Amino acid sequence: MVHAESMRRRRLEPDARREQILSVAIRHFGSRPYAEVSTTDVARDAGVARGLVNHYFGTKKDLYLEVVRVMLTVPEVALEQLPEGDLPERADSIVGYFLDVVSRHSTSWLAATGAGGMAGDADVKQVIAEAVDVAAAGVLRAVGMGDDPSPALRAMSRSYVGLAIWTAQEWLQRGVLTRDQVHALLATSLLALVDRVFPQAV
Amino acid sequence: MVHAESMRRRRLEPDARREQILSVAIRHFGSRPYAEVSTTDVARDAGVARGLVNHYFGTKKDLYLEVVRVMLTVPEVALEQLPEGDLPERADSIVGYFLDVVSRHSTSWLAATGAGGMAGDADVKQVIAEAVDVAAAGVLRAVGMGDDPSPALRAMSRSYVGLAIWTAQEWLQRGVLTRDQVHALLATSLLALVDRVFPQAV
DNA sequence: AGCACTATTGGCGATGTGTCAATAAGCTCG
DNA sequence: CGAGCTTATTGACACATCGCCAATAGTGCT
Repeated sequence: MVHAESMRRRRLEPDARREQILSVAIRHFGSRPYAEVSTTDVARDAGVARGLVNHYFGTKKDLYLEVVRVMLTVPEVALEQLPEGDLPERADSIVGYFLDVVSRHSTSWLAATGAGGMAGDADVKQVIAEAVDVAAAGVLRAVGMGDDPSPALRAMSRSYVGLAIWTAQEWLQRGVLTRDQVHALLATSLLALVDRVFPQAV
Repeated sequence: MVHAESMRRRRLEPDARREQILSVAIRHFGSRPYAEVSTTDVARDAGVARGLVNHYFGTKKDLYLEVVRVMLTVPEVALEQLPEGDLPERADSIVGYFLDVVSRHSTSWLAATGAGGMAGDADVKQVIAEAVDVAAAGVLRAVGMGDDPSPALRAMSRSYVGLAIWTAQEWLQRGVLTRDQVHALLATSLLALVDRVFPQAV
């Protein structure tokens, strides 16, 4: 008997209930792919009727979008304090910061980018794209090119973020690269881009 | 009346029928995400009972895997003739070759690498990973490091392939970068990696 | 023409999803 | 403290899709 006390209905504040269901959904979507998670699973684990999930989140995909949004929003906090120093130092520290965050929340981050790194659905793509945009802007600021960047420059920065995501996945999932190797790869790539490619797209 | 002649059943060789259904499936999965394609759609467009699709391909996901496999296999042909010249020249030509292939089959290639909305499925990942491995090996050969590469080196090469895929998607889907800019980004990135990062992982 | 082989069909059962009227939990007010 | 009201929550209905399998009917062969 899993839910001894919930034999009887319990009425929660909408915000509380919503957040509770969301946390359960995060756990489920974080541990297996979208198609293998049913709203029934989420509802059961939340001790709630399935209809309530739809009531709070609309469709299943909407719930999933909310989950991905949360998973991707965690890392992007506190990118604010930019370190001082010359370019190589700043590149180093932003890469280090990225790897820290990513390895700390590795499971959820992998789920979000893995499900999203290859998104097929338009809405999912949109959510990922927004997170990538934020990260790309952060990179440009970190390397001192963040003042009114051209569309082309932002696009190139997004490409670099793609490299970072891809490499971090490679690192965390396959485990053949060491952290130092990953760090070196990302840092020198960034420096090369800033030196020789970004200037072409002022 | 769409299928005037197929009002009556027609019996085909298993291979022919299989390929016909597969081509229809490619068209469908190439134009919209996985979840929005039903086996009923495919069967109807192929002028065939839905059960036959399962008979030839098993489950819907199996059919999808077959489709992705085909889409990804197209580009990887004819990577054989490696150009002569010094390193920058060879890097240039492999990048150019990649962009040629990718832009020629842009729609199907985008669908395949975008992975059609199958969020994080293990089997789909596997298929993509194999294609990436092949491409990564090609890159290493092109830059003259293809003889018995270490696991770490292959991992780094996969990272570069990730950058290439990501950047090509950025190029083809958003259209803010020019081909020359993409080419420059990928070529100089590759050179930087070969110069300063790959040597660390002999 | 009749027969055998098998490609092909059509429907059954199971699973999942979105919706909506009905229900009851918990607060407020007399 | 009980009645009533608000609304969080339920349960079931309708619909779509999928995998499966026995029945059916092309098609070549004797």
